[in-house]
Amino acid sequence: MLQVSTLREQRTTILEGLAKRRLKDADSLVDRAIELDQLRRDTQKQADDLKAKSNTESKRIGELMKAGKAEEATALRTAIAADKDNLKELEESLSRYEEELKQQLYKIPNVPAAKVPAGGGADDNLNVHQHGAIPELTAEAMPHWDLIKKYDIIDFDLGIKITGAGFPVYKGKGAKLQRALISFFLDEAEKAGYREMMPPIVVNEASGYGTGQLPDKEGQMYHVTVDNLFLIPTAEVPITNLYRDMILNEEDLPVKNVGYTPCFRREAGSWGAHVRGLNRLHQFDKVEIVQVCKPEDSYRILDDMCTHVQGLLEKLELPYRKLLLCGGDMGFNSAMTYDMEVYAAAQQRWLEVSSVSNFEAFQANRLRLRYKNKEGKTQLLHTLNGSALALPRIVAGILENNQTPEGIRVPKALIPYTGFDMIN
RNA sequence: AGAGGAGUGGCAGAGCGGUUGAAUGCAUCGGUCUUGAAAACCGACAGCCCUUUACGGGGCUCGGGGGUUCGAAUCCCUCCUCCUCUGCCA
Repeated sequence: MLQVSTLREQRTTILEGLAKRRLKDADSLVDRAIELDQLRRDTQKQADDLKAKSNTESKRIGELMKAGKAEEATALRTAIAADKDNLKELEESLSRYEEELKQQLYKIPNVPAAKVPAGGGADDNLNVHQHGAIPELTAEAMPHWDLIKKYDIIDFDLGIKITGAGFPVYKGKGAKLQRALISFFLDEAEKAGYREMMPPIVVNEASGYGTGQLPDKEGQMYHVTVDNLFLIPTAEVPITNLYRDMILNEEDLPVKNVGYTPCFRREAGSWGAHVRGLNRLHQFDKVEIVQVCKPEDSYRILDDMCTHVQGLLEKLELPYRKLLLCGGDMGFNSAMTYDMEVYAAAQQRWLEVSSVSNFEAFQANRLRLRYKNKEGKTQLLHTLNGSALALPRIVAGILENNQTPEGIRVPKALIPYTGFDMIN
């Protein structure tokens, strides 16, 4: 969430930024927050003054009691009683304003960075980089949902039987391929200086709020109601929340973490023909990179993270393009996002395999994640994350692009991990 | 899951209704002394909110929330977490 102080001090700049998201009613959203903040401050001032008065008088009563002047103490005690009701009222409206302000701030998305193009949807994204040749497939080429049956490596029907749609069972070389990709991604991240973390895959409510899945995207997460826990939609949630409520030392920055977790998404209402097979699942595997850094470093680090992800795609010999998302296509929390898309030659479609984002201080503000700068002042940090990478669509790309009459060719970089060079 | 015990500043650890936002020790930072270092000595050292051009002033926070009281770290309720014993289990 944005800081109210920023809203107050840079109202115009923020509104100009939000306009790039094609956000309706941005000015009334922002102005209401500023108004609530003003009410909050006025009320707090009044409450504080009244408390200061009552504190002084209470101390005075203590002194009188010590001095044995019981009568004077009793008189003063009676005099205070009237203020109590006032104070109670003030405190009630203060907490009401605080709550309303928080709710209001939850509704305002992050402000897109200067470089982010304006736009309402995918058509306005900028293709900033493209790499690798689009494979020419023969007429017999199949989309991955047929290939997985042909080679019996991923089974949707078995998944339906034991769980439901969107929970595939990986079999034999299909299972091994998953493991190989996970290990490959983790090893590459480690080489790039990331520290591996293996977090819980269910989180509490506070974590959901910390990274912004709650209260907004509640319906997207599986909810374990008896214990009020949530299955994570991405490792971003547990790994970023590791740093909730922390004041880090400057020498510990930047924090670079990588983690593999399964991810769970309900994807309510978002199914259709274009999400066949591995294109969209309820459970999938992903390796995520997360960084926490000083504000002045975050855009350089965003580029570093993209370079890392692009390196992975190149090692896997997958043709990809890199998009700079426009305001309207970016996530709620992000200030700038690059998407990486792999070309799946049989579907003849680009599939999003990674999303790398700089959240600036938007998450850190909710998380109260700060550091002490050289002047000794505590300051919000910046958080970033990116998929490096999500497995299913990578698998779709490999299967479709590398199909040959003899079988599916495993990319060279992966063979040490799979132990085989062909799926047949 | 049941019974008992405990949660205080970066750490350790006092306080158990009245100038205590918190003694003391350690750690850290700055200074004096020293050729330098150590020791010794002096000083600083929680976060958040409001207010002030600034100096400063006020408020809140002793695991979270609520209550009693003129006044709560201290009493009561509730939740969370940790420890010990019993149970269960990979």
